[in-house]
Amino acid sequence: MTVPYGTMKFLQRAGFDLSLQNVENRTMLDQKVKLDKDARREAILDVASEIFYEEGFDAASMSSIAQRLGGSKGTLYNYFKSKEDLVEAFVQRHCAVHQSEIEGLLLADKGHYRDSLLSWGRKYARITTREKTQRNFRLITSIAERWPDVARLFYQAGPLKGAERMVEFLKKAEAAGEFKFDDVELATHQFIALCQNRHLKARFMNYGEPPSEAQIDAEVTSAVKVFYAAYGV
Amino acid sequence: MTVPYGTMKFLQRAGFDLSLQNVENRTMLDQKVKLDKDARREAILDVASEIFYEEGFDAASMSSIAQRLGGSKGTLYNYFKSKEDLVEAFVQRHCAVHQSEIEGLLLADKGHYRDSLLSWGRKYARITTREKTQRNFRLITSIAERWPDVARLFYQAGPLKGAERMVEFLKKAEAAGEFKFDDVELATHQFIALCQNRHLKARFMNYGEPPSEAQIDAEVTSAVKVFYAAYGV
DNA sequence: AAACAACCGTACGGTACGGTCATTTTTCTT
DNA sequence: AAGAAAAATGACCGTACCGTACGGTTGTTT
Repeated sequence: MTVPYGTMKFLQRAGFDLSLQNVENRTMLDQKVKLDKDARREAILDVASEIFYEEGFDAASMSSIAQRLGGSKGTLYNYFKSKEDLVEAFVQRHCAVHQSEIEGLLLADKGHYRDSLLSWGRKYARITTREKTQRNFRLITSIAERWPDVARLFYQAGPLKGAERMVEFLKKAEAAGEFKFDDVELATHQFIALCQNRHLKARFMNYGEPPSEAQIDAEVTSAVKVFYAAYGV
Repeated sequence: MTVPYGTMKFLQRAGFDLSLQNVENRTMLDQKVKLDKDARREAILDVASEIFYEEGFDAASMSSIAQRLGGSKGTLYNYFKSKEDLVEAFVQRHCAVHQSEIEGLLLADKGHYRDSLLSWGRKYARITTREKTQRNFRLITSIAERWPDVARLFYQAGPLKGAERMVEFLKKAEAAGEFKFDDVELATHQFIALCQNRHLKARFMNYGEPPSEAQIDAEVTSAVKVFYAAYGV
C-alpha cells in the first residue's frame, strides 16, 4: 500500500524528497491521505512563493508556477480555487510563520535584564533583517494600498506582537527597579528602533551587504548601552 | 500667439489649469514650447503615478492611464518610448524629489545643537512618514528584487543622503564639545532610528492613523533626550 | 492654399493571461 | 480482471495587454 504514483511523481517533480512509509491499517491510511493533500498544497505554495518574490504577485503567472513545479496548470486548480486564493494562502502562511517566530523569542521572567535585552535584540534584529523576512515584507507592502487589511494583519502578526512582548518585559523590569520610564511603550519602540532601523532599511532597499552576526551584535550592544544610559536606574 | 489648441485641450482634460500667456518674441516662444512639452510629460507622469500607487506597476495599464488622463493611448507614446520607460521616469522623478527634500533640511553650522536636532528630526520624521513618501517607498521596494539598482538608488537618494548630512553635523558638534561618540555613524543612525522607526513601520503597513504633528513632536523630543543621555557631554 | 504638427478614436497583430474541460493515466475497490 | 473513482494532463476559450498604424479633425506655419 503506497503513496499514489501520481502524487509521488508530482512531489518529486517539485523537488520534494518524500520517503513515505507503507501504512498497515485503515486509520493510518486515512491520516496519510490527508497529509498528502496538504503536502501537495504546501509544495505548490513553496514554488509560488519563490515566483511571487521574484516577480511580484501580478507578474507571476499560474503558467510559470506550474512550469517550475513540473506539473500542469490545471492541477493547481485542484488545490486552489483561483490565483487570488493562492495569494491569500501565501499571506496567511507567512503571517503565521512570522508570528510564530516573533512569539518564540524568549524573554526571562525576571533578572538578567541586560543579557535578556541583548539576546532578544540580537534575535529580533536577525529575524527582521534576514532575506526571507525582507522578501515577505516587500510583497506584503506591495499590496498594502490595494489590500490594506492584509498589510495590517502582517504588522499585527509581527511587529506589534514583538512590541507587546517587550512592553510586558520592560514593565516587570521597571517594577524590579531596573529602569525608570515615562512611557514604557515609547521606550519599547525606541529599543526596537535602535536594534533594527539601520540594517532593516538598508536591506529593504538593497543597499550594501546583509549584516554579519558581528555587525548585528555590535548594533544591539550599542542599542542596549544607549537604552541603559537613557532609562537605567 | 497662443499655446497650440491641441496641447491646451490635452492639458485641460488632465485637470491642468494652465493660464499660459501670449508670448511676444521668438526666444520666449522657443522657451515656451519646451516648457509645454515638459508640462505634458509631467502631466502624464502625475496620472501614471497615481495609478501605479493604486495598482502597482504591473497591473497598471497604458489604457487605464490614458483613460484617466482623458487622452488617447497612442499619444502617450509621443512622450514615453514604452511602459518601462514610463516606470523609469517615475523612479527618476521620485528619487530626485526625495533627494531634494532631504537635502533641503537645514542644519545649523554651529551652536544650537539641541534645537537643531529637534528641528531636523521633526522634519525628517514628517517627510518619511508622510503618505506620499510611503507610497513611493512601497512602489520602489516592490521591484527591489527585479530591479535591485533602482531600490539602491532610492536609498542613496534619501536615507543615505540624510544620514551623511547628519554625520557631518554631529562631527562638528563633537568637535565643539557637545557630544562624545565612539562611532559617529552609528550614533547618527541611532538618532534617525529613534525619530522614525515606530511610525515609519506602522504607516508602511497601514497600522493605525498617520501620526499627528504632536505625536511626531513627542517622538522626536524623546529621541533627542535619549540621544543626549547616551552621548551628551 | 498647402503643408505640417498634434491629437483623437478605432483597429489590429502578436502575445499572454486565468480559468475550464475532455481526455488520459493511475489508483482503488470489488 | 473489470470497472469506478481520483488525479493529472494538455488543448482550448475568452479576455486583456502592449505597441503600432491609420483616417480624420483641428490648429499653426509657410
